[in-house]
Amino acid sequence: MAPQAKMVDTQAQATRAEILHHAHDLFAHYGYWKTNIGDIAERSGMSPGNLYRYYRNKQAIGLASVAQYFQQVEAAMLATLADRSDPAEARIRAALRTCVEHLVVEFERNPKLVELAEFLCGDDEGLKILDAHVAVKRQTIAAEIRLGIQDGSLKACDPETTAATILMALKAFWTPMTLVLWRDQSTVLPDLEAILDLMFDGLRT
Amino acid sequence: MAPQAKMVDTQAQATRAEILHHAHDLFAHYGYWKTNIGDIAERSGMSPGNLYRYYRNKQAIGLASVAQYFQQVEAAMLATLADRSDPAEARIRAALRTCVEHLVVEFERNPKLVELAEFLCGDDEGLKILDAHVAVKRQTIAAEIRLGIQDGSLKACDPETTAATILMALKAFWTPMTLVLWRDQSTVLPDLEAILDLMFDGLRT
DNA sequence: CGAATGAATATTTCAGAGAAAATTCACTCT
DNA sequence: AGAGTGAATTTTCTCTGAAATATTCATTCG
Repeated sequence: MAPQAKMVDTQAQATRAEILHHAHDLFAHYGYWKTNIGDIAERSGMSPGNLYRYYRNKQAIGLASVAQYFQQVEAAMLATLADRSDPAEARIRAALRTCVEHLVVEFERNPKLVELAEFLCGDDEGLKILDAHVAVKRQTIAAEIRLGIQDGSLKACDPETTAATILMALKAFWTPMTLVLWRDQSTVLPDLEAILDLMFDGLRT
Repeated sequence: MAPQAKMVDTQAQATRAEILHHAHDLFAHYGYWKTNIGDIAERSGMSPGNLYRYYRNKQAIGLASVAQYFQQVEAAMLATLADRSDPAEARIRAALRTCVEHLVVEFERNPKLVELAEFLCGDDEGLKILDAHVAVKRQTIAAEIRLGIQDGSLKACDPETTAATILMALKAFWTPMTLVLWRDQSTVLPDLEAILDLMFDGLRT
């Protein structure tokens, strides 16, 4: 019974993933609003009604699409941090650079994804997912700061608070609305570096 | 002829100011979109048509209203900086605090002004005005950094670039769209201080 | 002649009907 | 029973003409 239930679950998981994959393609191509359930169903080789056995509604698909992206970014951050040979500062900077790079590349590749970001910010549940993602980033950075403090390369401070402050100063880099307004995409990464320089160096003599 | 022309100008200026004053009241009260030319004209004691002798169109009135607010903020910054008895760091921090305080207070007092901000960001000319305002802030802060470098309290750096970087890190504090999303208005100022602490102190030992 | 008006014109918004999409559900098939 | 369907139902968009608003302009007024 257990293995059978597991198999069924696995099959359902696969179908969910399949749907999500096609949905993401469509969102990236046509934008969230122009993509309709019928299209997603067709691409996934099923009827619209059947989609609802796998996702509560269209909104849920949109949120799952974003959540999947966030997971990828989180994974990329962790991968960046895996190499402990660099000092804490370099690792933290690399991790933040990875996040921003991901976002910039993604938006450059398919500008229609901005719609997905707008949808996310205009949705209560979406904001919760966003908060959760930021929380993960904060904890990840905090852990690195803790290591830096331990090895003496970073000042004593509350790692969680400091991580939150760093992320706040970089808010403009992951708020899609402001990111879109960035004059010239090519200056995004240098600008990020400038802020990081300032935060690590300090202004005072 | 010259004095007469001057008097005419002065009269026109006064009328313009009068219109702007009423328009700003209405924008704050009813929001930019709900306020109509007829209302502004009535309050200003003239016909709608006559308004166009003083402002090109409604957009121009909206922009003038924002420009006036920016001027006030710039003046408040300069006033804050006038007292040279404090060290450079304290003066810079006070000036930035002044800007953010102004914005927060203004938005708390009349939330409808958010519409004016949205209008500003959705308008080409509006973005230019915004850019100009940021440029003034940058120059103002840069001048103070220069003083700090001279008196030895701040590190040697390019003042203009550094000022630009500081403003970029604080972007979330003057982008109305993000400011509105701030969970709890009461944390805005402490959050600002945290970022400033980080930028002045530095993270590294 | 400059200030001002209000009717004339152009543009924008808005309600409501029809169309399209989202969601549900009774049902089939395996 | 669980996967799936497609027609039925509900909700959301879209389009269109009417109403409201913005803007212009011929004309009046002092």
